Amino acid sequence: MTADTANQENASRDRIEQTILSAAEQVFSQHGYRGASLQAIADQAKLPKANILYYMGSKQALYVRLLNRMMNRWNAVLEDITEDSDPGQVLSDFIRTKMMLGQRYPEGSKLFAAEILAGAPFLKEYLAGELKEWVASRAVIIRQWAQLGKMDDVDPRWLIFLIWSATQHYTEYSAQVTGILGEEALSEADLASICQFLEHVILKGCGITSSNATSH
Amino acid sequence: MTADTANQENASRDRIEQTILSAAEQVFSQHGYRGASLQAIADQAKLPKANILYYMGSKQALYVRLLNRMMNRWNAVLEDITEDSDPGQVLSDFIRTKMMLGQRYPEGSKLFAAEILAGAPFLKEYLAGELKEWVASRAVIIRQWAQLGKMDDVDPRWLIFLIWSATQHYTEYSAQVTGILGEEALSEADLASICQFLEHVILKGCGITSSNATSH
DNA sequence: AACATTGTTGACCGATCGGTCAAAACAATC
DNA sequence: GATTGTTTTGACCGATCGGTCAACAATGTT
Repeated sequence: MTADTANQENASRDRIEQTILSAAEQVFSQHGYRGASLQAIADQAKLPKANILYYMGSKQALYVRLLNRMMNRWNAVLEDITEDSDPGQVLSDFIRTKMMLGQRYPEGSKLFAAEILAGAPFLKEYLAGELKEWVASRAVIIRQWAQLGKMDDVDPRWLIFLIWSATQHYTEYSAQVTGILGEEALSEADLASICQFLEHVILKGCGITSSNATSH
Repeated sequence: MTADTANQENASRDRIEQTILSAAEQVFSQHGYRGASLQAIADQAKLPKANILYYMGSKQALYVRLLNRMMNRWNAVLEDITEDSDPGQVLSDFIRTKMMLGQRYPEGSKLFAAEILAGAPFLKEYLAGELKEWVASRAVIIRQWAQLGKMDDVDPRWLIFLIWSATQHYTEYSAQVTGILGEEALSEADLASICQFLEHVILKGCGITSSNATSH
């Protein structure tokens, strides 16, 4: 096997795996782990069921792989902030980035939501470990901002949860949102309007005077 | 059959039905419609599977009945407001009531969330009908408040969605929240703190000067 | 006591579940 | 062209799915 053919084969394998992962993400996100069937995933991927198992090993392995892929996409948010950062700028970015991630990976976001709804059987460790530390470390910095008079002295944990929930709502509850708005899907104008609203309310609500809010 | 025995029989029937509904709510809320099995519900209710079907007819009928029961619990919120109402008082009540409902009916709330995640196959009509009209009518009044200078001119729809998402988060994502906080469940102190935070940020963020915020 | 109604439940149905396997198809090396 | 390794896939496995049914208790009603 030459390096060339090896690359070709790996590329082919990757393409098929991506097809399967994409199909599985759709099915799992709609019906959760228990409610999803390998047959439904196979139909979505337009492959025989046995082929799914050949590439992914088992239903559980496929599911865990999807969860990990989604977790990796969420890194690098609020990562490089310090007590010197501008809260308005940082929170503004946070809101826009979270909103963008939800729109970019709607199925992945719903998959995560379904996992949490089920009691997070596969993510308990991650939540109580990595993510807990991440929140705690961000909270320390936000508290420093408050002590420096940059913003109101609100509980940073509730603030983080607020931004998470407010942004995720538009992907995970998209069926409700579009039903109420009477639209097929959220338009670009809607999204811009929502971002602006959330920035306005949350920044102002935290006592942050946005000096240069529109500097993107 | 005397009126007395009729009552007794109906009471017995009701007790069993409530047992089944409660068990089903737990199972459906964790695993969604597809992922829930009648056997799991029967085990939870400590009844033979055939008995579940005797009382409920079918899996779908049981599920729809649970959804309707949950919808009814959500009525009477923001129902009797006018342009003369005090936005601070109304939104404050809205936040507290929503938060309380989520804590009172956690399984029902998760059931609703799972239904929306699946694309709202059983609630599409309700969302695009009743609920859409409800939101639209509330939006009119909130816009009037803004025109009267009682609050900032924010999009009422986004405001309603914000309060929905922020409050529901603590029941539907309870696995994530408790995992991050490192607690078994949210304490009363946590809940009070969260309510206070949400009131502070949302009211202030909407430009509402809470004159008499603590008059409950 | 005889009868009718309602409640209970194990046994069973065809369909589908996640997963295995072997035979065939395919590709690469000698 | 024989050999070796990798994909592909229909057939199949025991278990479980939602749902039916008949036999049987329990409970009025007369």
